[in-house]
Amino acid sequence: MAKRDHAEVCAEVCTHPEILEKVAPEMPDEERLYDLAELFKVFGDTTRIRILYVLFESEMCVCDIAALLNMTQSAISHQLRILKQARLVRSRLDDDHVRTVIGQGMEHIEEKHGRKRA
Amino acid sequence: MAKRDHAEVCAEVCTHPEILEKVAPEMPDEERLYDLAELFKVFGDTTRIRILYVLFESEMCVCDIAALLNMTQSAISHQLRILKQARLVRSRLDDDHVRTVIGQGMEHIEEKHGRKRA
DNA sequence: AAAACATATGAACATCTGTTCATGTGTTAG
DNA sequence: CTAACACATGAACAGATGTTCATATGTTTT
Repeated sequence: MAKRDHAEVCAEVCTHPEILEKVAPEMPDEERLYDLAELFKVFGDTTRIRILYVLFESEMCVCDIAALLNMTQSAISHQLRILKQARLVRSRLDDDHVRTVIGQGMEHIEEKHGRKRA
Repeated sequence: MAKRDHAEVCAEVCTHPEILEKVAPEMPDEERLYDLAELFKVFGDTTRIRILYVLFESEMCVCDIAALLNMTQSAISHQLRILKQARLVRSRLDDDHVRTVIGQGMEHIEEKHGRKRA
C-alpha cells in the first residue's frame, strides 16, 4: 500500500498548477512540434549529414556520392529520397536554411568540445 | 551475365574522379560529422523538443513537465538524461545555441508550409 | 532495338530508440 | 527514524530506422 502510493505520488501530486497554467498556453501546437522533430530527425543521421556536406561542395550523381561515402548506390538513393521528402534537397541543395541549421549545430559541438578548425 | 554487369556498373563505373578528388578533401572529419548527427538526433524527437520548449518558458520540476506533456515521470526522466548528456540542458536550459538551432529549424518548416504565427 | 547507364524501390533483416513497469537512490519534513 | 517527495535507472518490449539484395524503371548511346 505504501509502495503503491509511492508510485503514484510524483505523477499526480507534485505539480504546481500556476506553472502549468502559465506555460501550457505558450506551447506551439502539436503538429508544428511534430514537424520540427521530423526535420531534425532528417539531420540526425551520419549518412544524410555526409550527403548534405558533399552537396555543399558540388552537384554530383548518386554514384559519385556513393563512391565518396564508400556506400552502395542503393543506400544513397534511399537516403536521398528522405532528404527530398524533407525538401532539403531538390535536384541540388535546396536553400540556405540547410546550411544555417547545420552551421549552428556545428558551432554548438565546436564550442562544447573546445576543438579547433572551422 | 548481362544482369550481373548491370548491377555492378553503377557502383564502380559511373564516377567522375575529378569530382571525388575535389570534394573528398573538403569533408569534415568523420568524428565531427558523427557528433553533429548525434546532436540533431537529440532534437529529432517530439518529446525532447516539447521538453525544450517548456523549459524555454520556465524552470520546473520533472513532475510538472510530465503533467504538461501528459507523460509519465519516468519517460521524462529518461529523456532529460539524453538532453543533459548532449549538454542541452543542465539544471535549466543550457545556452543560446539551443534556441538558435531550434528557431532556425522552425523557420525552415514555416517557410515550406507557408503557415502563419511566429 | 539493344546495350549501357543512372536512379528508384520493395522486402527482409538487424539494430536502434522510446516508453512502461518496477524499483532504487537521495533528500527533506515531521 | 520514518514517511513523503523528487528523481534516476535497468530490463523488457514494441515500433521505427538504415542497410543490403535483387530487381524495376527511366534515359541515353550506339
